[in-house]
Amino acid sequence: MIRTRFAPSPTGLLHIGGARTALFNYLFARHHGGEYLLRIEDTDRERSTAEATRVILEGLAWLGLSPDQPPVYQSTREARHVEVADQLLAKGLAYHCYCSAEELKDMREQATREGRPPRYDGRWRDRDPSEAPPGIAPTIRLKAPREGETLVDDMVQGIVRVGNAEMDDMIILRANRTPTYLHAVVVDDHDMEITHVIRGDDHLTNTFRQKQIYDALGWQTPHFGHIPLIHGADGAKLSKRHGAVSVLEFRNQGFLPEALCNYLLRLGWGHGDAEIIDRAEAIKLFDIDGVGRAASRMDYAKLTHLNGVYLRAADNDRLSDEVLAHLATRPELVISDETKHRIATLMPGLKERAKSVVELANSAAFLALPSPIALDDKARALLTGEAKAMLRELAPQLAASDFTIAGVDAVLRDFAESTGRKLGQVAQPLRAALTGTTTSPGIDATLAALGRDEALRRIENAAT
RNA sequence: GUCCUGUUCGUCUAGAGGCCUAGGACACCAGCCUUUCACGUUGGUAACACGGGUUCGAAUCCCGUACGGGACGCCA
Repeated sequence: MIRTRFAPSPTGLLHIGGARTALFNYLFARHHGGEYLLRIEDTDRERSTAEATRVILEGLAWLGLSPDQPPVYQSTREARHVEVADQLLAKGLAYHCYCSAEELKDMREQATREGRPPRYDGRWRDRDPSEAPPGIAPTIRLKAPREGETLVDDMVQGIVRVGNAEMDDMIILRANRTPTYLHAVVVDDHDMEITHVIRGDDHLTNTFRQKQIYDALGWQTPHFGHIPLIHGADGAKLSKRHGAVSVLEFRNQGFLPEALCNYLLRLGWGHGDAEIIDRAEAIKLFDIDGVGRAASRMDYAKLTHLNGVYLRAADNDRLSDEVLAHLATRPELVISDETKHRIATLMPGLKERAKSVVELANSAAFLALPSPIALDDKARALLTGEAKAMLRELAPQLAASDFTIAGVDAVLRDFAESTGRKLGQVAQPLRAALTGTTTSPGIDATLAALGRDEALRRIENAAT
């Protein structure tokens, strides 16, 4: 059975690149009928925070990418990591290194100064343990092969190889007996029976080193797939200055999780001309061979477009709830059962013209405004003396309507025809009076949603 | 610096030697629709990084150049 995992470190936020990695792991597992797991890589106790872990879990849940099993916390597996490192030591495949951090730093600096690659020179590799200086806690380093080459057959990058002379003996256990990332990952992926490791290609060179650990242990390596990174709109590596780094920030900005997933899916992966791909379709179509090798840029315009597509297709009640949550934060609005009803009634028309939940909430806000409502500049310009006179003439006729969409529409058309006006000449001043703006859903639906009493009140306020 | 790696419209991509006078999507421009704004629809601008090969034929294969990206921690 195929098993994949997403393995973020809780030292920052769940950003968009991580979200896509999770998505690809999820889809790959689902497509092949396998399992998708989560491992929190919290071996760096200094920087790992409970808050970051919470954000990761919440972000994944929001995206619909929660793992099939409870998450594995890497920190709880430390005894096992130490055990494996000691095994390697006992077999002579690893050794104690007594270099201090300063010594290593000097070594690197000198190498860089002399134009050589900064690497550990292996000075403790073959020394006798009796030469160990007293009182110094050693690290454990892997005794890596010095000749030949290490080869990785990557599902995305193809066969990649590097000479073993390019790699130094990596530390697998720190002086304080905690495992390093490279070591812990190998042990955990093995123990969790991960068959396919899909991760960002910033890990590609790590893979060679991990391969050396697998080989030393005599373990079979999983299949690797290194997907290209996502860059900001400016082409540079994604960082905090690119704004919405956390996926939860996208939620705050009014993006729908299914839209974000669809967008992320198409970033670095394609399947013919397919663009609108929901979760079920994605599971059906996704496979690792459709993943490209070049880094891609974040494009908010396209994300926004996709969001509009999903917004229009979204359930009205769900959107009404989302809108209410946004409007609740605005003190000038009155949220009553009446306004909730208005929002629910107008939602079909509202969602037709919004591209984000925030935009949707803004366009629905007029429904929760207490009369008299304020008019924006364009609306005020529309309400000329003539327009006001027209509204006064129209009001009694509207009052007599049943205030259904069809009923209101009929009144408006009759009125326009009998007074020799075009529908637009009637609708626009009316819209200004009702909404305080110049845009809204169809004027008939707007009237019907507001209801007779409130509609007439707003018309009267605007016409006098 | 060393190693790994990438390069098709502004952006995301389709393209696995002839189907390519390079397709789709977003964005942009123009028209249509219209009760405003959206939606929709019609059309348009716009790309194979460059140079050499291989081949009857190359966006597709090979080599080089240029420009990017990533990695080189007792971080993950």
